[in-house]
Amino acid sequence: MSDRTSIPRPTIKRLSLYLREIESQEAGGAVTVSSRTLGSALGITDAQVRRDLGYFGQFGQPGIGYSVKAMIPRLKSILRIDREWNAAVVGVGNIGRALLHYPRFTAKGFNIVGAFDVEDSIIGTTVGNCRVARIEDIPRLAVELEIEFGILCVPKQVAQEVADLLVTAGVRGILNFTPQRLEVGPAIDVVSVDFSLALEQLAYQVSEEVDGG
Amino acid sequence: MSDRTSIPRPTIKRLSLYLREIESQEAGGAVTVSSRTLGSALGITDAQVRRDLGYFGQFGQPGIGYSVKAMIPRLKSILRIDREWNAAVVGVGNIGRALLHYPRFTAKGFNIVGAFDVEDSIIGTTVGNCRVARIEDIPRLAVELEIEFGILCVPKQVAQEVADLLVTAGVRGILNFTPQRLEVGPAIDVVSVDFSLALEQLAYQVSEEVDGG
DNA sequence: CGTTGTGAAATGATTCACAGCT
DNA sequence: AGCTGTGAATCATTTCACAACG
Repeated sequence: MSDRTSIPRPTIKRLSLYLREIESQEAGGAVTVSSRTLGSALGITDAQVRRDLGYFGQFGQPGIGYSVKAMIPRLKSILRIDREWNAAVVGVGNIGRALLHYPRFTAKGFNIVGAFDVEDSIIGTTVGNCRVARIEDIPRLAVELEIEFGILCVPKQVAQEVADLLVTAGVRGILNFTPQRLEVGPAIDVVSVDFSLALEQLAYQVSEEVDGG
Repeated sequence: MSDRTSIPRPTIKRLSLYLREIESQEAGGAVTVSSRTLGSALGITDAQVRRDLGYFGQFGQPGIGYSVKAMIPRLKSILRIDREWNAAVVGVGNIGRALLHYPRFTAKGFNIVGAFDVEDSIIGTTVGNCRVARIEDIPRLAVELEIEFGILCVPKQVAQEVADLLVTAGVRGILNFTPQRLEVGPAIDVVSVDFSLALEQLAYQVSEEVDGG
């Protein structure tokens, strides 16, 4: 069944992309996809696609390709998105507010079940589907609402402190939109999204070709 | 001077983090930093830090470390952020709006000089520092405002089309907040920020440790 | 034919380990 | 003693190349 070798991190990222692309092909009426078509839609070699899928057993039929209908649930199961996850947004500033309205989260099975802030003027208001609660209520509501992920959108200065609160409240993962590196225990996972970093990468890449790095 | 070997992509990412950390240490009064202190602040080995910096020549003093004062401009120069860059937000929905208010961009020398949308109800309003213009005005205003980057926050369905417009208008890079893979010419760079992908990675990582992926 | 699955080779990135400088 | 800079070794990831299958 599943191998003992560990899965490369980049493979997991691509798996999400494969799922997305296959779903889009399904909408277009495709019944099978080949590693070639999948790869070229994503700018990846066919060998890479086969290798990635190969980590999880046999999916395809030689001469035919991969069955769209079989692949979708299989990929969802691998990625653990064959279920719903509950998340809460912490920090209802510009970014938190945007995420509370981001339709793609719910569409993918990530339910935003809570919102938290410290500002009295914001607490009690409704943003998206959520009534904003006090940050101090995280411990109580995390249990009550079964919050599994915290989506951290607070100012950098308090990021670690609020992360600690989330960890104590029992969340299993943090999606970190702050530029602060978070120290959390080994049982907690953090994935960071860093806007400034992304822009800086772009500035570097753009310059690279011009003046030949 | 600069080597002939090409720089690993991950190194460039870390360089941004080094700069950030050194600036924060400078604010705390530090005069030198060692690869050890820099690394441990970022969860990186000291050897990794030295290797990364080594790609760009000699920075440090054996026995002492790296001079904070010398490093900051040096890193900025490598990353090409020793100048300002002009960018425009395209798509003033939830995310575009949040980015138009994101203070960290301007603080880092990325000036948001334009905003574009298709909605009549939004066009002409002011968001952040920008008056929202029509998307059709991109070609004209891109030149006039010297827009170098497009920050793409439109719906996935029109992402490629709007990206084409930006490319034609002469931007050099696109920061892509849509989940659409963009096909652009070889002279244009794209860096993507994908919220759903990040959440999916988190779901996988969180599950991994529990049921021993 | 076209396509998968996978050893083996190649490439890329990180860590080790230590000479040499302060 | 403390620290950098860097060959050499290790580890990780991708690509090659082809047997086996539909």
